[in-house]
Amino acid sequence: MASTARTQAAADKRRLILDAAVKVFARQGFHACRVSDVADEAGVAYGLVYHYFSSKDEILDTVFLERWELLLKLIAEVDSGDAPARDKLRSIASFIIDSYDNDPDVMKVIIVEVTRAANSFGRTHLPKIREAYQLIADVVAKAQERGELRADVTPDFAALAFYGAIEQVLTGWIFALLPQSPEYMEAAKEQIVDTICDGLDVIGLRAT
Amino acid sequence: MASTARTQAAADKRRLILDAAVKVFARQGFHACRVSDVADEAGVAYGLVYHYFSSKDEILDTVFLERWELLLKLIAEVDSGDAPARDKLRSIASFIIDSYDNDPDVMKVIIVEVTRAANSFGRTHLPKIREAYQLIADVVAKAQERGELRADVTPDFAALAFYGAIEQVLTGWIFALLPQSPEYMEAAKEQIVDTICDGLDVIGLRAT
Amino acid sequence: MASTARTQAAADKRRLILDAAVKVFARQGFHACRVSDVADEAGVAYGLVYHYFSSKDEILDTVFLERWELLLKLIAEVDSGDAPARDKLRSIASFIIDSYDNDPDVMKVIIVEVTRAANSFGRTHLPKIREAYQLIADVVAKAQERGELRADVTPDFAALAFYGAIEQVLTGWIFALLPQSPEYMEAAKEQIVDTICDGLDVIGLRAT
Amino acid sequence: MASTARTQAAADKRRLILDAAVKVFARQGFHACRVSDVADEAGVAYGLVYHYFSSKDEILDTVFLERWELLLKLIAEVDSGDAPARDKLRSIASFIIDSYDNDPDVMKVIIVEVTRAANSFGRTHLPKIREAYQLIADVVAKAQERGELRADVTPDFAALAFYGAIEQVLTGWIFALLPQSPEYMEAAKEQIVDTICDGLDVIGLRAT
DNA sequence: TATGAATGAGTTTTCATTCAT
DNA sequence: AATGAATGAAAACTCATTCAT
Repeated sequence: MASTARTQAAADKRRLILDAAVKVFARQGFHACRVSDVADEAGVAYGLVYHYFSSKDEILDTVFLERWELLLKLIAEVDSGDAPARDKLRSIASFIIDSYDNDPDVMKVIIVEVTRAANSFGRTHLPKIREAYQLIADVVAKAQERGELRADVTPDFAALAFYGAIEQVLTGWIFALLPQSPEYMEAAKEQIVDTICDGLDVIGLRAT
Repeated sequence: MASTARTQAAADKRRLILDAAVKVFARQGFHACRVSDVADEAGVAYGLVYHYFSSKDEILDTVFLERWELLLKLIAEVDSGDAPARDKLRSIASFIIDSYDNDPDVMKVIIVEVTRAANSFGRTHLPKIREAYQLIADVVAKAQERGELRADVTPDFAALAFYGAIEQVLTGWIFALLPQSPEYMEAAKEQIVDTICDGLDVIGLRAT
Repeated sequence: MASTARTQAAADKRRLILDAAVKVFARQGFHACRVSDVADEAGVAYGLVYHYFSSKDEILDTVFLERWELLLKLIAEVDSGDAPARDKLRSIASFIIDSYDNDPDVMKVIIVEVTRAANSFGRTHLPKIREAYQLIADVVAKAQERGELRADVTPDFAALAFYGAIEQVLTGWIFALLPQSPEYMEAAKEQIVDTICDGLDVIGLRAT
Repeated sequence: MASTARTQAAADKRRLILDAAVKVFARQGFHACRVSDVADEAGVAYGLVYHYFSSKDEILDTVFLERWELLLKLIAEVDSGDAPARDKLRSIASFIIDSYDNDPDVMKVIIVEVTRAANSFGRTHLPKIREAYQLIADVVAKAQERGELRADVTPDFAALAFYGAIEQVLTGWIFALLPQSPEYMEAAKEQIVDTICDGLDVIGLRAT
């Protein structure tokens, strides 16, 4: 009991630091902030940060991996289902956009400091990032086999374009280049899927 | 004459440093390299770098702005023409992809260290980056007015998706996630325009 | 009884930590190890170390003083006896070398971290170290008075040379500069006494 | 010319820092002083120390090696000569004691922070230290072959005892355990050689 | 123009020690 | 007695930038 309580308290403190780090990383950027900023935000001494994490890098690694694993799991689940490709892609886009909606800071940190930081954490976590692309490519490949999607675009390319579109929209929100009303965010899910699946061309519309 | 020659020599030296900086920034990343690395690559003393540039930041600013102005000019020219939207977008995609083909390092630096570095140079140059989005949005808006493109996607969103797709493909090459053969690079231009205009959906194909 | 038992248990724990400290100090060096390394070696939480010792320094102080008192006592006893100077010196050398033989780690720690650490613990314990020199000098002085040893070397110098030779041999073993077989270690006792008393010179031999 | 002058100035500054480091290391001990203490003593900015040395450790390495190479050279020269063993050993003892006389700080640093620091620099420089022992052992071995010195003590042991005696005397001075008058220092050279060669025993005297 | 010596602010990390439980 | 979470002082090292030559 005591041990459990202690363990729980420790886990809570770790989470407290992690949450503070996300806030600070999102606000100031990973490089522009000091470990003491994170500690201050969490209201603890900065030595405690090193009690729970071995380095500043490890904090960001943890933030990224924790959330990215959820994403990978979600995509894998979606992929294994029988839904039409559009629905599958919409589920993935929804998950990511809802993640941003619920906790914009985490997604901002992940995108800005990891998946788009090609010379630092992006390189470190490239294998994990690649996994996501691969899983999305699987969704596309299966749909192509079933004749649901055009087969003249490689699944790899399609996955890149699809995930890229999502990340781009999130970036648009992060930079306030796009409106962030709940309606717009909801519509964006559909628009991304539409853009990727149907394109902008009126010919696509005409065909319907 | 002597003055012109001297000026020319100075310009050459400046260019020498700029080119060296691009190489080093691309190889090591802006933050991971030192001013002396740039000087070494250029074969000059690092004090000289400060004769031509006021700071390390200014070197990257220069690299970015020089090339970005060309891009803005190209898009503006394309926009002012009468070509069909697809051709206009293809011209823009071609210009960027050819830029990468001719000098991958510059584009890598611009994308990785500026346009995707939301917490550092991306923030500084946001207005300039926005200009490009705006110009592309103009292309889309005009095409929508003329009925060439679906009107149910906002021009802003379309511009974001289009430029995002291009950047994503370049990132794919930078990370070796996509093949970089001349044929693939050529095909990519078309595929980006297709994906954005027609989408992946077979309905689009059927309609043709 | 209960109190005694408790006291005994406490003394045992203290000894456990002390022994662990000796091992760790010998292996990693005093400065290169952390208090937690000592605790780990002892199999206790590092907070407990502070229950028995007021500081990391005090652990080393204790290790040193415990053993050094034994040495001082031994030398005083030897000094108070009537044996010939050679026998007295041999007893002292034997005691130290046997100490090393029985527990090399303690002697290594004492020599490396205290008696030869002129800028840290050597300075702190200089008075205690001096006592040993003084007692040895007494042995020499008495022997000189009785005509057993040459009087043209000051007792202080002789004591320094004698103890220095012993420490040097121990250092030779610690660094594996000298062989450590039981025979060699036994012979070393005699050789130290011989070297100091008779010297290397063949004239000394001739005289025998 | 300009280049030579600049090089010379740089060498002077480096020497300035080196001399300051010796002073500070001798006064406070290597571990107890900060790099800024060295810079302050030299009257230069903190960063300049790192312009000339890659680390605090490298400063001490340089101090040690510079002087130790002189010692090795001297012993090698002495060894190659034809003088009697006593004269050779006296030359070596003289060189070291004169070194201390001329610049006590350097020798203090070398002995306290390197040759007797078994767990840090002593370990790093063990090969170099061993070289000195080996060269002295050569002197002894040759003398034993020529019948000048007793052959029942191994050259290795004799070298250890001889160098150990010198270091012990220097330590005696460093700690003010022995008088440091010029006469005493001069006499010490002879006494060390005497003690090692003739020993303390009166039998040795009688034999003369 | 060109050099590289000189400056010093800034940050991560370590770890002895304290203390609540 | 025992635990280990919490604290924060301390110090090495980096590197952009300045400046004398």
